[in-house]
Amino acid sequence: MFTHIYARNYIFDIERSRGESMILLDYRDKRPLYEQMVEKLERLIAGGGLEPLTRMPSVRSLAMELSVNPNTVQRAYAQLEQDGYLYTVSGRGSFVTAESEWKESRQAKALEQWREMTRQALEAGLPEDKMAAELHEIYGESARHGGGEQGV
Amino acid sequence: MFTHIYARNYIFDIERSRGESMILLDYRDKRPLYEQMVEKLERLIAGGGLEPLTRMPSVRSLAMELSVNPNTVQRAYAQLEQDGYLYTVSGRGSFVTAESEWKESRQAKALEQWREMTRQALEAGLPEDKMAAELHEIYGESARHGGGEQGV
DNA sequence: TAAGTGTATTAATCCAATTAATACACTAAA
DNA sequence: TTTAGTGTATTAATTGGATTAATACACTTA
Repeated sequence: MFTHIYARNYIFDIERSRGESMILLDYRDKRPLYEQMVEKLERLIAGGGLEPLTRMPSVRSLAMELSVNPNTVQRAYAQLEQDGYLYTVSGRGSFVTAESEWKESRQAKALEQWREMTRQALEAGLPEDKMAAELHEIYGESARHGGGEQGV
Repeated sequence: MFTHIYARNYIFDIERSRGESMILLDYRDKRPLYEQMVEKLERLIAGGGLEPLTRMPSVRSLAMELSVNPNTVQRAYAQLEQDGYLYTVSGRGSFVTAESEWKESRQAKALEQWREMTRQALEAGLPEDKMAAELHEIYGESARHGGGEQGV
């Protein structure tokens, strides 16, 4: 019934047998470990590096690989689930969600933060026409540098 | 030469003699004291509550009034100076700057943060036309509610 | 010189965030 | 039913940055 899931998970076993890992932590980085993990895994998923429905390594195995406490991995996974990148089935594992799942919540979050900044710009007295020009500038720039792509 | 400054400072002496203070700190507020002070003083200045060139109370006197350490006031003043709301002359005091001074730096800061959020919106895949509509929405809303004002 | 001003340096304090330890609960398969 | 895997909850330990305080220094004016 779930054989395809286990089959997909096989890639992790291969990687691990080679001594490689999905992600690497940087101990010189000041940020907390779980935050680094979230960032790297988000990039991996949003960048298409992991197929939807792929099973993630278990919290214990990834913790072992990275030499951190399982709770640290758990925390990262919880955050990723919160952001819509993963879903979890207790006793079975955590799985990558389809793009449509996380894309929407990512955009909603980005939009809300953007709105807040825009209100502040308004309060600071920045005029609408200037902001419109800035907007077009930023979007236009990306279009010139090989635009059309989206995501990280 | 600087008599007008001392004259203006007189208002603080009057307030203090009445047992009042420019600002009040809230000890239930979780934020640090200096941050509260910065916020309240920013509002006061940006809202026109203090004339340009007005001399602020000395770090020691305001510290005494608010029952905090002088360094705490000093830190708030330093931040306000950083943000362009005050300027300081060693041995003489801290003074409120003209609106033109802080308005510019406030706008520059707001714009930079806004740009960053806009780039993130772009990365998340939000389309330009939607953002343009949102922008107009936010600006239009303020215009409908007695627009034209600016600043806090 | 004295009394006011801001500033720099250093230390004490504290507390929130992070990580770890441990036990619990669910799932699937032998 | 048992075992070995999974995620989860709770509680405690740690620690490091932020905040505040203590103190001494430096500038300005009268």
